[in-house]
Amino acid sequence: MKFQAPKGVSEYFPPRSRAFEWVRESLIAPARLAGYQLLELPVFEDTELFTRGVGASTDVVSKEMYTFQDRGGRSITLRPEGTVGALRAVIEHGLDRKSLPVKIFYSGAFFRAERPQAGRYRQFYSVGIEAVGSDDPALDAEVIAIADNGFKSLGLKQYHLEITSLGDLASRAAHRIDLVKYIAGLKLDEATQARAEINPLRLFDDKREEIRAFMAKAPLLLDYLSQESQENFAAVQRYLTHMGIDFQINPRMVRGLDYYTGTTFEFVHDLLGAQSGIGGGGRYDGLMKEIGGQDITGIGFGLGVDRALLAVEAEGLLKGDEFTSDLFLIPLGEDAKSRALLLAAEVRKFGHSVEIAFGDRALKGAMKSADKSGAAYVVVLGDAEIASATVELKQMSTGSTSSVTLTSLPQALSLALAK
RNA sequence: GUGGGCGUAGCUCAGCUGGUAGAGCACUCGGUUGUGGUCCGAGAUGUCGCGGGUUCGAGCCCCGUCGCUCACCCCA
Repeated sequence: MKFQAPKGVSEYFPPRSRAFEWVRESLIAPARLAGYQLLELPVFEDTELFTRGVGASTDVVSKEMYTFQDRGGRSITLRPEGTVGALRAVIEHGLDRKSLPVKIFYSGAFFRAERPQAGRYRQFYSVGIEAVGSDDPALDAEVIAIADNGFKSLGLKQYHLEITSLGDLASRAAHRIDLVKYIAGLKLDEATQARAEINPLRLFDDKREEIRAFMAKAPLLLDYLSQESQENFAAVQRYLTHMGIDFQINPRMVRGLDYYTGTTFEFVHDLLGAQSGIGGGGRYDGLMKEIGGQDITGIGFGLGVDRALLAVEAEGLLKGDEFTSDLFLIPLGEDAKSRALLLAAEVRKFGHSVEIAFGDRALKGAMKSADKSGAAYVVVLGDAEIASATVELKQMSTGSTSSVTLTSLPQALSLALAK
């Protein structure tokens, strides 16, 4: 029996796992610098949390959730997104009873039972932030800036930011009436018809030419925004411009989660395939209340770590980021091997990475491993070295060596590496 | 859930109109005694995704099945 990973999961192993780590940390760093703090969350929650929070009519909830019964007969679901679980924790632990806004970030795996494809996985990784308890449009702008900083810090260039406003409840209700009226004039197949009934905005996202052409003249939600929503959206744009963040307004942008209101945004990469969204988010006015909390608003985003890595690779930003050790120790003989274990520990105390040649291989073979490991320096430890308490510190790139006493090896390595 | 493409050594792939498998890279060992990268030599490695069928004979043909992949849908 040959085991395989479950269908559609993303896995990272050396050497690419190193790039994955780097991408994830880079996306989180700007949030830390802006005062967001870690919220470590469970990957599964009460199923009802998602059906209520994300919305039962969404595709995510209606057909993409990993749901199962636990041993107590409770219905459990692997989290398909991060916001709802984060807010649940905020409410449950009373984080919103302190000074507002609550600012938290999270990172981890999410699950959706979709058909996998390039950039779309059944288990994927996201980092996200949520700021709860303030409706200041400057906060909207800062949240967007944090996401943008993350992408920029990776060196990404070929992406763009799309924003829109979904307005408040009254704005959306007024628009929906006219949009439904307009759509009634189009003959739709059954599936599309059903989709339109659940959320007519979805048609804006249809990729079929005839539907796109038809929707090009459909009434836009942006034209129905209330005075307050308009002013709010204008302010967000002003702040973004002020910070030098490029964006384009996409009045046809559609998000798949029901809870979004007001400012909504998406980062789209130009070199990825069909799954080009590398991050997105928005404001959610009614969500806290919907899942049992105070009636306060919040805003957040989720950034796709898997997709950001694909984007980084597509832009060719990963050259020469291989893992290498500082020192490779080659013991010759049993006595040397025991000493090498201690010596390695000594050198590691100085913060240097040290590998040991295992397996009693011939020196030549061990040197080859040292070479392949990419180690900067090599030390051979044999009877002669032990007797004299002196080793040759060899720099692999040049082949040059220098004599170093065993006791001063850590310091000598520090000096050599600092050059 | 729907459609297209593909499944041969660890990786990338070749295998002509059917005659039971190969290359490159990687890997291991060696090229005189304890110093790598080049070069040379030797070696190990595959139920040719799986199951049926046609055939004297199938990696090559047919059917089924599983898997991977890309796209639709949807989204990170």
